[in-house]
Amino acid sequence: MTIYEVAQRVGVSIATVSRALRSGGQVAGETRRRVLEVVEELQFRPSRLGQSLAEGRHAANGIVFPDLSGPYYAEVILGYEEVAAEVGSSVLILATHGRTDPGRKVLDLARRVDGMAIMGRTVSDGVVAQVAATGMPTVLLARLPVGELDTVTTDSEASARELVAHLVAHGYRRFAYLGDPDESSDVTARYDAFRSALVDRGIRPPRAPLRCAFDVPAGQEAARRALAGSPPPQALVCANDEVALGALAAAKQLGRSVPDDVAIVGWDDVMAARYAGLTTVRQPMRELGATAARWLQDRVASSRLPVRREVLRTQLVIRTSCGQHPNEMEVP
Amino acid sequence: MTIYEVAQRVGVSIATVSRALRSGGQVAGETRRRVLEVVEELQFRPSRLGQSLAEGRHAANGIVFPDLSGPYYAEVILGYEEVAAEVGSSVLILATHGRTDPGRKVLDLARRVDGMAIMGRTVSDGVVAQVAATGMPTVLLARLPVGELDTVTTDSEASARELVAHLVAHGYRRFAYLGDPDESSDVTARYDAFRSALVDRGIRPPRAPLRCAFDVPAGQEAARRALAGSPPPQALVCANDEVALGALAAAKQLGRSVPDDVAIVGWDDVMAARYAGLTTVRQPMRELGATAARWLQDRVASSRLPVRREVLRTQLVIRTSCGQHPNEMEVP
DNA sequence: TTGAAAGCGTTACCAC
DNA sequence: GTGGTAACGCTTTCAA
Repeated sequence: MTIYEVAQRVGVSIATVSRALRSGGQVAGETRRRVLEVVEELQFRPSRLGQSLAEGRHAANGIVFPDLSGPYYAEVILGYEEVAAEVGSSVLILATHGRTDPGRKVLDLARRVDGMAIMGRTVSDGVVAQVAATGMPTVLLARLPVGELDTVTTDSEASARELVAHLVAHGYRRFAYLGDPDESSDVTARYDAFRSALVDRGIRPPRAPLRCAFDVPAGQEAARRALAGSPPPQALVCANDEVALGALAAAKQLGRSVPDDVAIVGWDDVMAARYAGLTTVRQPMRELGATAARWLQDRVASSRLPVRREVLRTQLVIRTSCGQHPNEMEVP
Repeated sequence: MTIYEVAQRVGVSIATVSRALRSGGQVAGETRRRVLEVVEELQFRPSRLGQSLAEGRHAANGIVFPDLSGPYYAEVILGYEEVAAEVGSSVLILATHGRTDPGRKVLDLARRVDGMAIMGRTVSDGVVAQVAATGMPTVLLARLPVGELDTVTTDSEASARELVAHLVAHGYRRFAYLGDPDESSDVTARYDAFRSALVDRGIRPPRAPLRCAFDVPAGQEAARRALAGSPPPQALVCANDEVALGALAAAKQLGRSVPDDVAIVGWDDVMAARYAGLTTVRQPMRELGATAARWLQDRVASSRLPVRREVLRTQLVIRTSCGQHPNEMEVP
């Protein structure tokens, strides 16, 4: 079922069918009617490949993320997809999680899209540069800028400072940090801001972070180590909520009361954080994805745009894991 | 940068370049070497569009889901993507959530893929049939079969019965059901199984479900209504965890103790369920997605396969919201 | 307003 | 082993 059959059936050329099918086409009303009639009758749908090849564009955008587990990435992707769909773009996803040679996959993806969003520490700067070098409109998410690429991040700096201020106000002085700052630039920023916020207040920051993977079991294990110290830290600042949830479990296991014996805070505000009473930092994930899609659309539409950088606002969410707040507790 | 430039530069025909680039091609070793050299030098990457058009396949699969919020769909998609990537297929996603004319979008997606997975109540049977009618390999997920299409679901029947048995063993007799069974066939199955399990035990099922949207606020509101009844129900069986989490909030708000005054159970086992102590039903989401991708791959590879149906096992996860279990409590 | 034909970038068949 | 070339299915000039 091709445009040729339709043309033949109607008794016109394929050019006319093509024109009748697209909005801007200059076709006589009667001709268009006849074409559409046959199109309907034959259930003809133009081949996307043919169209894309002729138009020289895919009408599709890609997004690369490390993994989808955890609500974090799901939300980003949803925001991305929503905007992309609005502007008529399909969305191709690629999870690099633990795969060998993510670079190859990303380059592969780049051949199927008009623009692409790359999240966090999914691929090396080299690969990113390689993608960008092809002229592919690219936006980086929650990751350090590479070259002159558009980049949108969330404000780790401000929220880390706020978090520290809050904990210090509660009287905590001995801090530990759980999670690997080298895992992503985002987390590096959180860690750095956390340290400098402490220093600014004349509090001695921990010598080093307790590196662990970003999941519940790893957080639990790391927290167990941290709490075994003497004197043990009074507050555990965790790289994300899953680590913090693990820490919560460890505290419980060790019979330490939260927040009386130890405060625990996380990052991301996943749904479980609410039910665990976890103080955390809410990030506008959906907006992160949506921004990427919008910027990409702009770049596809018109090249030669100035580089864009944006840091999205975050919000400190106070719950019970960082200390008692008689009158501000959120009802789950 | 096309295959022509490479061919010219090497001094061979485009056919030879093409052959040198693909694994099966019969090319002299020396020729291939020279081709690859130039390919590397020019950073040539064949156009996916050109390839697909010539090969007659997209090397891409699509997946359609109602929304991505909640870990539920994210997990399905991750399972799907993982398998698809393994077999060399890209993944296109489409969220229909609250959009006008999802049918059009789905049909659109169908033009860009070799196979597609359709989840739950995203589009009408008519649209599904229309997609299938084009010969597109299609598998349905968590949804009633349509025609002769492959379908994979999770076992609502068994888990609903198990759930009821457990609640009855705890002594609960007055039940309410929260959620709209008409929202998806999956939920219809849960509701039907729930009812018949009660009837089988000589317990009178609720006259009707308390219909509400599948999110926390809606669940909270519905639970408030339910608990206002007199006598109030002793157990609230919720269509999914988000509704159940809302119900938990409502109970707290009304000063009802869970599980002493009222038991609450959900479905899906989202991460928050664990921290809320919610008894629920765990479903193999990842496996759901992975199965779809595998089946699709099989169908793309060889047509004329028999229809496949599979019901994946679910697992009842007992926590505290359904009653006291002195020695079986999970440590969060 | 319409048709003919030139792309678009590959793959694969058929000769040589 | 290699080259020529016909698809593949569309969009878009250029003429008429």
